[in-house]
Amino acid sequence: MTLIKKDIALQYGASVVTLKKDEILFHEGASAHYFYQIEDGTVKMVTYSLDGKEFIQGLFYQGDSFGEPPLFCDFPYPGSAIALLETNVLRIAKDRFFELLKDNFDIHIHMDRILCERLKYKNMILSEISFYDPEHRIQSLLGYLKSKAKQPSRLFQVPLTRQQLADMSGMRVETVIRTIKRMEDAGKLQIQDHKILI
Amino acid sequence: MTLIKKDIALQYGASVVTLKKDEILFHEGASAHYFYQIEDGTVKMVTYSLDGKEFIQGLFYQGDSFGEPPLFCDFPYPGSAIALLETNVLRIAKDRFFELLKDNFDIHIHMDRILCERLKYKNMILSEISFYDPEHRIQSLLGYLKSKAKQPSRLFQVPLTRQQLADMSGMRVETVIRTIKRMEDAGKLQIQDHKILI
DNA sequence: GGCTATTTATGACTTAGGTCATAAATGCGT
DNA sequence: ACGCATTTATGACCTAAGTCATAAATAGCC
Repeated sequence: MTLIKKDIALQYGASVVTLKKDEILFHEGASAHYFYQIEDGTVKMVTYSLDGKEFIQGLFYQGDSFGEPPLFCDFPYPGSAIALLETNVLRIAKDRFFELLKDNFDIHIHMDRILCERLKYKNMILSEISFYDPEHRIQSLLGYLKSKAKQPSRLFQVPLTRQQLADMSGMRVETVIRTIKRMEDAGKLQIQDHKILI
Repeated sequence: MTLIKKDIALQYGASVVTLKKDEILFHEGASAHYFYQIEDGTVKMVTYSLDGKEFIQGLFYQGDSFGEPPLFCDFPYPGSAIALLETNVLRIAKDRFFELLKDNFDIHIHMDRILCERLKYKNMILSEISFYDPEHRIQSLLGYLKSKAKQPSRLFQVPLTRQQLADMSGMRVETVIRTIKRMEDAGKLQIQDHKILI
């Protein structure tokens, strides 16, 4: 569910920013001035290695907020936010956002819930990466993605490329491709014209 | 700095629990009923793999709170909390803790800061594990540990075993031992009777 | 102070997954 | 409909780090 309803956001001076596909909203290392929430579209938060490899710290969809940590702490953005497609984000200036939290205990608690869900996700990925082989990692990641979908019971079509799955789970594309193939052979998932169904 | 001062905690019905060395405060999978903050001692939050390997999700020292996420969300503890030595923790019942947050906006914001620092730490570890080799990972982890120390400028003696460093960074003990040896040879750190100085 | 458990240390061996190269299939833009 | 970029796919090879074994040094405990 959406953290901040649009009418409330507007009371605190929110404005809408439109991002083109692949447009960067903020860079790793920049300092934070706004709270962001997605109206429609998709945003990825990524970090890059020294030699240009990408790690996807999170994917954010309609209604999701992101990039809050540097608002609370005095550190720069630990990752860059990039739109995966044309995306509209609601943005609220940092100080107005704090006012809003002060005035709305329920929203404040809801935001804590979001931060805590994110911590849980990272705990999961960390455990997976340090304990398990590619198949187990992919199984867990796909399971997580499916559980977040609106219809987790139905057959779920994974809306991510193998490269993105690799960048979320600390593996190389080739490994993801090969592993998913093997999982299909073993009947653990289906592939329909290259789309993963689970 | 301590999140909740003891007198305030007591106003909200806090009590002190004493843990013996190696005692388990709560198990992975259990449901959460209390907020915890360390009076003195050390607690590790760990997850275990199916074959018994350990991953240290976090280490908590005097003044640190831990185990909040399941209070906000409806999921069980994603890890177990275990005392590394005799430890006293302050505990506050879940509903009283929420009252406390509602009455104290500054504490509430401070807790957000703590959650966000924790997210940043996990982002760091995730990037390290998926991008870099053992030496880089250890360098970053030791750098982080040093930066958290009261005296980050002085020569810092790492208060962790190589096994613990391995369990925090997704490597095997032997790899950590060998890497640290090589780093000593290269002058990147010192070892004095097996203690790591940086 | 002596005994046991833990931690540090090192060598030999194995292997899973990364790297590199190459290509087919698909999708997107005009 | 055509062309270029991206994504999926597959094979060959390589190497870093895991595994296993063994032991010395240290710390914790009656």
